Amino acid sequence: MSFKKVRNAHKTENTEDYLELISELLTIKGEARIVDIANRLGIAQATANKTIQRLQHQGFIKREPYRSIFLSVKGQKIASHSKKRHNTVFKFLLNLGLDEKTASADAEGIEHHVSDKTLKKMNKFNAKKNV
Amino acid sequence: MSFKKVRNAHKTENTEDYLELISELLTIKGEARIVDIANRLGIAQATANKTIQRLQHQGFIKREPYRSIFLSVKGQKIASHSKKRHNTVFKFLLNLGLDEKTASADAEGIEHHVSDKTLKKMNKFNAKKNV
DNA sequence: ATAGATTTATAGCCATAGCTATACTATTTA
DNA sequence: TAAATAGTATAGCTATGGCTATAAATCTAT
Repeated sequence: MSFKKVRNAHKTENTEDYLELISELLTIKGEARIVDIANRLGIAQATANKTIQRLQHQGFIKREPYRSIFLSVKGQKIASHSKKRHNTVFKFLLNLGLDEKTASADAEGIEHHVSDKTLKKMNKFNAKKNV
Repeated sequence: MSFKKVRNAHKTENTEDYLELISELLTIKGEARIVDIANRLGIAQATANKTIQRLQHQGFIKREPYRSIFLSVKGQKIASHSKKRHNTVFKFLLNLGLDEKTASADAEGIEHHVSDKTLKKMNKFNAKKNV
């Protein structure tokens, strides 16, 4: 049943979004704070904090109380993989003829459900279109 | 924030899967029973029952205790829309060059995150490829 | 018609993700 | 430096979706 795969994807989806975002904040700002994460995700700060706690317990991130959040090696791997995948899907949608806004919005949802095989096909398509 | 859209999609995702499946069971078997739904989705019967209760309260389905499940008009609309969308995404992935199995599995996850604009582009692509 | 099998419903548990309200810590600024 | 502001943590609530175990209803077949 492919439904199981989808459910499984959902579990990791939120994790991937957080890790990708933290990585981005670390790059841009040098630190990743709860407030920024909450703002960027459009959720309450308490919710972000709770999820960050889970990610910490699961070994994806490192942090000291009241300090910036950092990625563990494990977390970094996932973040960079997610980032690549996101880029592929985003470019693919652009190459399909969509505007940036739509491509960006749809990529956000689609990226977590794209298998490696499909990702390869998207990359091929992108290569042809040469973007 | 597009993340909000994604979260919103998640809420309706499970609903759409159920309604689409019920519609399919009604067509094929003439009735949709909890056991069949649970089997097809790969979940416990009690879980299926609970979700069906929610769908009932939300007015998507109709049923009498211990009897088959039927779709309300509201439910039928969603089911048929979902079915169409699913087909488009599935065909699109086939046209991209993927095998049936992968196309089917990925479509299951992707379909819920495809906007109308993207759906149109996929349909165009399908029309060109003529499948 | 009733016993046994199947199906459906319910109870009670867990995890996740969302919220508000409030408490606590750190930083900034007057 | 002390007060105000900003940021973080915690408590307690909701809803969803997953599970197992068990009870209740329906079907089936003897």
